[in-house]
Amino acid sequence: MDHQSGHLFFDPSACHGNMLFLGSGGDSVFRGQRTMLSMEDNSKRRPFFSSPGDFYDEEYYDEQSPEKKRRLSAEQVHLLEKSFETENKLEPERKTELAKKLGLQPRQVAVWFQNRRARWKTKQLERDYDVLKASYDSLRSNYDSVVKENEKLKSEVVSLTEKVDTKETTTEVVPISGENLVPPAEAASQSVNVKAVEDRLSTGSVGSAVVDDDSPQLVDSGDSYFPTESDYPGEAMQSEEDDGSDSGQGYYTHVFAEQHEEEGEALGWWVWS
DNA sequence: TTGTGTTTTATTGCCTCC
DNA sequence: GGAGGCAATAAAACACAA
Repeated sequence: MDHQSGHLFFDPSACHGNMLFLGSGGDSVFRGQRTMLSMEDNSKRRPFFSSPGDFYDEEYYDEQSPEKKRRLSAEQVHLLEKSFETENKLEPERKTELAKKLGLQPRQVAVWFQNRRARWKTKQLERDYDVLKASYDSLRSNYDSVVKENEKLKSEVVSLTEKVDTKETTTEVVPISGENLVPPAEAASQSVNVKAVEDRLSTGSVGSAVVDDDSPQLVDSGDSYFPTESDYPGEAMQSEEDDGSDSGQGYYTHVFAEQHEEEGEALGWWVWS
């Protein structure tokens, strides 16, 4: 008889106090014990009762220190796992049935399920954390890109503004008052020149005197650095209140998707399992 | 062999539901 | 109020490096 399967789930010596192992001879605990003898052979592990008779084996009994926990056998765990996969909650009938089948106390089965649910929850939290972290990392990287782009655009604005200023200062502006008042006809002519520059600036027309052909074109004169809806026809500009239940295709995603596509990256937006 | 960290089994106390 | 669930915790069993 193989006593080396290493898992004993019942310790008769522990039947005292408020411990719930067994109060009596341990009827159901021993049921099915013989079917659990084909566990892995692990000589490092200690023997367990192979039959109810062993329970009364004083020689063995004396070796056991009181209140020792016993691990469930691999077969018991396997069955419990299978049962857990089916349903992670335990109705009373199922608990009794499983307990009988495994030769355990119903309480032990209940405790096992309790602990198993706790382990599952922990794992689930870990998974959720990983998903959230991936999502955060992606957002963070996108945010950094936007900040960079923002800085770049700002410096462009500064450089263009400087160009405009240079143009304006080279244009002779007529003083409104002073000794050197110009004749009305001449003043009108100068005023037209200035206005023409302003007009070109405001319309952003091609061939502007300010914007060189080979310079980056500032297309939009609005306040925002971001395009309007017309820039991406047919795409909704998403607000922050969106619940994320759609594909999340706002401007940011559009831009970032393009950006990441160029970099050969796959965007993992809100990939919930 | 031993020290240490992890896993598993079990208890306790509190909470919710019927 | 009893049953069952969960969180926190204890403690035994186990794994593993030094």
